[in-house]
Amino acid sequence: MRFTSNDVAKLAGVSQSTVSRAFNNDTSMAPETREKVLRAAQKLSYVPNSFARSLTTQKSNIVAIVIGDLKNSFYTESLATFSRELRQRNKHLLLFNVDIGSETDEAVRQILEYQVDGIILTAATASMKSAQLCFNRNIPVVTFNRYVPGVQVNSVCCENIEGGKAITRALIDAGARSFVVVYGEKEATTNQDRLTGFYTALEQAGIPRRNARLLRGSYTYEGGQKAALKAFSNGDRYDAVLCLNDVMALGALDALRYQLGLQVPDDVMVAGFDDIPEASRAPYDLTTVRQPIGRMVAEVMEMLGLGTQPAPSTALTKSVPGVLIRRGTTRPAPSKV
Amino acid sequence: MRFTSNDVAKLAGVSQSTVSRAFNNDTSMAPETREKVLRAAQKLSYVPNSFARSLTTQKSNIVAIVIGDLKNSFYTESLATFSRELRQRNKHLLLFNVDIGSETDEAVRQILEYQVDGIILTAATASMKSAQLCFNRNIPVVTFNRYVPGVQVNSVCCENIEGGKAITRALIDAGARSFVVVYGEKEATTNQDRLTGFYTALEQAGIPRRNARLLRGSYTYEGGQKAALKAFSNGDRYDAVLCLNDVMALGALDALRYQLGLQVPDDVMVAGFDDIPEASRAPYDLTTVRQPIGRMVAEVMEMLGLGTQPAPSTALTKSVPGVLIRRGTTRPAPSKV
DNA sequence: CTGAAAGCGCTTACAG
DNA sequence: CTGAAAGCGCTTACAG
Repeated sequence: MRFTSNDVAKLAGVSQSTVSRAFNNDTSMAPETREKVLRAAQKLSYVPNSFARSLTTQKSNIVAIVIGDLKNSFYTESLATFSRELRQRNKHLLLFNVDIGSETDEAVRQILEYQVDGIILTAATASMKSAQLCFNRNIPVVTFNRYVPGVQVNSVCCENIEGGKAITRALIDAGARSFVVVYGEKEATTNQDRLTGFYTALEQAGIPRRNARLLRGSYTYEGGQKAALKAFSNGDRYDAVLCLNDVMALGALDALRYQLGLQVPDDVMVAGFDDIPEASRAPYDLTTVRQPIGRMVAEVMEMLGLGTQPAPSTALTKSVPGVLIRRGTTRPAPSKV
Repeated sequence: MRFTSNDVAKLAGVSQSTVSRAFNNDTSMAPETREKVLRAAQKLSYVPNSFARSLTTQKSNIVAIVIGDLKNSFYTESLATFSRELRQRNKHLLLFNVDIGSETDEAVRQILEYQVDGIILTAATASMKSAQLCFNRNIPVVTFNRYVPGVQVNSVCCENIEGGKAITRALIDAGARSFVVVYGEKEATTNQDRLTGFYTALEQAGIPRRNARLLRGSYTYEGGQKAALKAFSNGDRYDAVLCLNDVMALGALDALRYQLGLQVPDDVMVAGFDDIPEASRAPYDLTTVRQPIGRMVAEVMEMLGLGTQPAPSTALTKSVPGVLIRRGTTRPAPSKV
């Protein structure tokens, strides 16, 4: 029912090694022999067994990716990009979609059973000891859109501090003096850095920290929605709502407009972070910071040794700059005198 | 750097077979021996090599999924659901995100190199001869949200004809007599069936087919947008725009409202198909047909032999009913006398 | 309850 | 240019 290289060898009248060579583009081979082998293989619908190959070659051509939230377009877009880049390099993609932190560790344990060529971690703030474990085994690991303080692991991020500063400055320039900041998870480095940027911009503008109210949005649409409702529904007003990612900003925007009846940007301005596809659509037209997924993914490929250079021997942290995108949810800054 | 069961055996002072048994929950084993082995394994951070295991056991615990459009929440939600269900069954997920039809065949060829326990095809209308090939090799294949006429392959779909009828009737009940239908791809069975439902409902209501204008939307947001613009921008008017999936309906809605300045549902009604998360959000509030992803995925699991029953021996086609969801983009039907 | 040994299907030096 | 053979790291009858 399923044929092996031995069957092909028999049919073609050659040795099994020759069949193997024919399928591995061995150059030192008579073209006629290869032809003969391939014809026989064709006849049997023979496909090489990748497990056997991986067992001998000690490599799998598999890259594993651990991803958290598939409801966030930032991650699905990243996933699509990873998939495309890996395919171009003839690597296969083993996907682990995990919910909570503890599942990440279990996922990594399972990944270790495959001789993967690399691991991309883009989920969970949780225990990264398993990431360290991979690193110790010389399996290239990259955390994407997050890093782990104190752990020697490759990571690729956007310049989140700078991005946080830039988006905050845009709000301040447009006149905002009081803020709601909807954050995702306190422990996420990305979250912390964007918040640092926010506070830095505040300070530089001489705005006291107490002018900012922090609310948790859990990185979800519903979280952003609830946070906005909580902040505004008792009659309190703020000049701007800064959400630390776009998905939460969509939720906040919808809540402010449709549940609270506020005008954006006239009554309140809103900004996000990521520039997911929804952000640029007419109903949202959200001011945000674009994370350059293409460049970030390219950096990951480099760190996995799948780029133009060999894999770096020591753990690296790479930040690529984000781009401020001004749209309709913030008022234009008054032209300076 | 990476230890094998032999290393563990040596350290624990047992045979390699015993190490294997300890990791496979062999019952006929002295608990103390197992303890000893596991301690040794722990010390070496030993993880079994799944390629070697798969080679001997002749099964991989891998299910491959070929997916087309990760920009469509219907598919990302399905993917998340598949991932969860497979994880519960200790199966791993090999992901192939393909763009065009021809890539599906290449993906399937690559999948065959893994002794996968099953293949889920949810991309491309293109040549399914490779699907047939898998089927011939006794690898369970299921096409999800599509079927292939004339080919003996398992498939799970929504009742698309019924769904198309239901959504059309809702539009007709609300007063629609002239239609724009934005379809995805002519060749997609799902598309054809929904269209059949549409025409059937039209006929039953005595509305001539020429009252419907068909435009292609390629299953994308931008496609829906362009189709709506094309239909309405020259001053032509229709009572309703039926998009054969939600993503196109979002694009059409945004175009009608923000680019053409039309009121929905007063000037024109809009309906979709799928009930993706965006459909129920305030800016859209889209009337649609819900595809019950949970049930559909459960059916796929059954067909892969990962459910409660053994895998069916003959190719099956299963349709689960959709649910009409009336929301704000259609006018309420006048109460019947 | 445990060990010795065969075998899964490949790749790759090593000869020739 | 091709073949014989070892070996990758497991599982699993088969003995004992």
